[in-house]
Amino acid sequence: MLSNKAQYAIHALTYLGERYKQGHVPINQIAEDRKIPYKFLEAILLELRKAGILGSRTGKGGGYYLTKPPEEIMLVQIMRTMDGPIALLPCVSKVFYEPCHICPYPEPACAIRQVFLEVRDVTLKVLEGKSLRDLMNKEVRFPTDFSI
Amino acid sequence: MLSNKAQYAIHALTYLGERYKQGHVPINQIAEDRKIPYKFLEAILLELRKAGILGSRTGKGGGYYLTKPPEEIMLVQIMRTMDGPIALLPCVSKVFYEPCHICPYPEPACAIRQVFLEVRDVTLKVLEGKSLRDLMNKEVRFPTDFSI
DNA sequence: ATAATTTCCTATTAAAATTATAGGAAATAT
DNA sequence: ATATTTCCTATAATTTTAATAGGAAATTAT
Repeated sequence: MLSNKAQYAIHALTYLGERYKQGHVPINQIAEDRKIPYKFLEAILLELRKAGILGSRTGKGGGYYLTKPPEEIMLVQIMRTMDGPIALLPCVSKVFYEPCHICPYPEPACAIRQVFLEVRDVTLKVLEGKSLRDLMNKEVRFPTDFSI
Repeated sequence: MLSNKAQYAIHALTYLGERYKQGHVPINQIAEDRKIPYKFLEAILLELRKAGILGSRTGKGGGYYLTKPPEEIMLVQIMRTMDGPIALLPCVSKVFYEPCHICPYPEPACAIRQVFLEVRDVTLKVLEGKSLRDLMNKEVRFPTDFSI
């Protein structure tokens, strides 16, 4: 299951997505509107910025914003940044590979590994096709967003 | 990621699968051969028995055994018994459904939910097709197993 | 019967991960 | 200067996971 952190991240990012190119959005506004604990959200947004998904500016009128349009921000990246591996076993992870400590079998011969490789493949196939835009509710439009 | 518990369960079950219809296997034998902490394994096997996957007998000559052939024991059931939901969000879980506490959107309209429903569907499609047999390494044969 | 073996069961402890909070430094705008 | 806002590190609280302890109950063998 996704952690709270990852779920909060998704909600904060859709919030910013709905305000894309409308300037900087301060943490407290997101926290209040989406009912996310302020300090926790602060830590989350910081991580998303370090991952290159968000930009920020300090000081009055400052806040966070998406560095790319929602179409170009991929769900897998959000998930990996927040929760780490997508795969169900370390030995089958693309980005966070590790040998399975517990497993007695040599990797290439391991039937368990084969099965979970297959699971990872279909999961990634879906996940890699999903962007922040796909996570945004369609009806939501904001006053200054005349682009559509 | 799978918990240690689920991984241990899989290894214990493949071990029992390799000895299917060869009588009762005591915990200590599995624990030693597969290097699983005895007491932890005990708790795991107990749960698997309560889930109907294993049968047991106490006393001398006792131990655990599969209640069904490996072909009929499904990976999803093992995973759900050990780790709970397959889905990445509670609102999208088949067996462990719960509304998402964090989410502000009404369920039917929620775009996030739609995406993770799709993820769950493809994951389950693969997982539901996998049995314990698929997790067992093909070469493994034991002396008394003349069936092949 | 008795002893040995093995699972059953509940409780508890230990460790790790997750979920948050605190407090002040640094940057920016007015 | 002052107010605002992010940055950053540390730490506290809570929950989950991982593992252990100890004895009861069942079964088998002698």
